Amino acid sequence: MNKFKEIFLDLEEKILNNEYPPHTLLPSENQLIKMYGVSRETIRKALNLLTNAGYIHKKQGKGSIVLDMNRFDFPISGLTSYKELQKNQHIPSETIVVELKKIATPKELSKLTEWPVASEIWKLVRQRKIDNEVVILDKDYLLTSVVEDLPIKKAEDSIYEYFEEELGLNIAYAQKEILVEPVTKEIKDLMDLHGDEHVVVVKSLVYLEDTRCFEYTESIHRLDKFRFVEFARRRKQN
Amino acid sequence: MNKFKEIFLDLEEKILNNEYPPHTLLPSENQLIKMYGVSRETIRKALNLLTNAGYIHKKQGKGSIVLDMNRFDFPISGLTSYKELQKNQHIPSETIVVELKKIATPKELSKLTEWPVASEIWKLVRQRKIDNEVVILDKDYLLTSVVEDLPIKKAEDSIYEYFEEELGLNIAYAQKEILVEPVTKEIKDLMDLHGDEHVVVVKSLVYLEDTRCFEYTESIHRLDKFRFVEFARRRKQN
DNA sequence: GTAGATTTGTACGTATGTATA
DNA sequence: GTATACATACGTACAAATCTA
Repeated sequence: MNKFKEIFLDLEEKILNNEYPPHTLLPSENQLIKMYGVSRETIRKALNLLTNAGYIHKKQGKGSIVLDMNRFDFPISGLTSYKELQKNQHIPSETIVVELKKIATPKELSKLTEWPVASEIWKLVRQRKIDNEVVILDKDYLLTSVVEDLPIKKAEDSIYEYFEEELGLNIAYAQKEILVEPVTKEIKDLMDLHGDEHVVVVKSLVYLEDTRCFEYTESIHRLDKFRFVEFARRRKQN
Repeated sequence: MNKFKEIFLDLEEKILNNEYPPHTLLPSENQLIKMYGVSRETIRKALNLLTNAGYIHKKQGKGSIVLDMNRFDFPISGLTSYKELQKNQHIPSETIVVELKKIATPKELSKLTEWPVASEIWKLVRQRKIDNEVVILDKDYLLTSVVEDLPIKKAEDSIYEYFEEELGLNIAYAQKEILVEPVTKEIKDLMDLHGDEHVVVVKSLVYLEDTRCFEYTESIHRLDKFRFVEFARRRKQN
C-alpha cells in the first residue's frame, strides 16, 4: 500500500471514530509530517483524498476543517437507501437471476457502446428483493470476448467481485446517466411496483483500464426506493 | 491564474476542438514539460484536473488516453436536459418569482441546517418555464444574516452570480440528495405536471468557505425533464 | 523472451507566495 | 507586524508498467 493511501485511511478512521470531530481542525501539514514521518507532498496527497471524499475542507492560512458528513442520512427522508440497507445487512436482501444467455448485439446498443452489431454478448437480468418485494431490476450486457464465462452462481452474487478477483479485469471508470422513464410491460411484470407508472433508470457504460467499454447496465429502481447522495465542490481542487 | 489551471484549460480546449481526438494519446508529461516550459508537478496537476473531469485516462507506462465524453448525449434518450437546453440557449426559458419574503426558520429545516429555530431567513420560490410550461420549481432558503438583501431582479436571474460577484460570498461545497417524492397540492398548483403523481427532488445544503451552511435548496423537476449525468472512477486518484 | 527506452507513479526536498489569526 | 498554515512551483531520484527492438 502507498504511504499516502495508508495515511488517508488512518485519518479517515480517526474522523469516523470522532477522534477528529466535525468543526475542529486536523493537525497542520507540518504536524502531520512529523507524526507520520513523511514529506509534505505525501501528506498533501492524503489530505486531497480526504477532501475529494468530502471529509474535510482545506482553507489557506487556517487549516483542514473536519466536516460532518451525511447530514442527509439523518431525519428528513424517512427511508435510507437500498445500498445503505444492504451495507448494514440488517434487512435481508435476495438476488434472483431471471435471464442469463448469449445474444447478438442489437443495433441501439451498438450505437451506445460501439460494439460491432451482432457481436456476441451476455444478457443478464436480475431481480433484487427486499422484504420479499422486487424493488430493483438490473439488466447487464457484457462482451463475451472479455467475459467468456459467466456462471449463474456468480451472477447471484456480485459480478464485479468475480470480474476483478477471479478474471483479473481492471475496471477503470464509468459514464452514468440517471433518468425517470415510463414503465414497460416487461418491467411491470418483473417488479413489484404498486401501480407506479414510472421507474428510475440508472444507465452505465463501464470501461476497462485499456479504455475498452465492456459492459452496459440499466439498473431500474422503484421510485420510493431510489436515493442518490453526492458531495460537490465549487471550483477547483489541488 | 495558476499555471496548472491555464494548462488544464488549454488542453481542455484542444481536446474539445479535436486537436487531441478520442482514443489517441496526449503528449507525454516530458513533452508537455518542454511545450509549456514548466515543471513536471505543474503538468501533473493539470492532467489530474483533466482526469477528474473525465477527459482523459492515465495509464502507467503508456500515457494519457483521451476519452470520448458524453456518450449519453447522443442518441438514446431523446430529450436533452434542461441545463443543456439552457446552455445552448436555443429554447426560450423563463423564470418567475412566485414568492420572496422573510420567514422564521421552521423546526424541520433547523434540524437539517443547524440554523437556530426562528432565526430569520429568506424564502424564495421560483418557477422555471420551458415552452410555456413550468417544468422546474426551485425553493430556496437563505440566511438573512449572510444575504441581507435579495432584490427580486436578482432572483429572476441567477442568485449565485449575485452572491459571488456582488456580495463576494465564497461558496465552497454542497451536499446533495436526489430522490423521487409524491406531489403535494402546492407543487401540483405551481407546476405543469400533466397528471404525474411524482416529481424528482434535488435537495442541497450549500456551504461557504468558512463551512457555514447558508442555503438550503429544493429543486423540483418534472419526471420527464430530469436527467443527471456523472463520470465515476473506480478506486483512487493521484 | 530479454534488454533497454519510455512513461507514469511515488516520495523527498526546497523555495516562495498568499491567506489567516 | 509576526507567526502559522496552506498553495504553487521547481528539482531530483527511484519504482513500476508498457512498448519496442
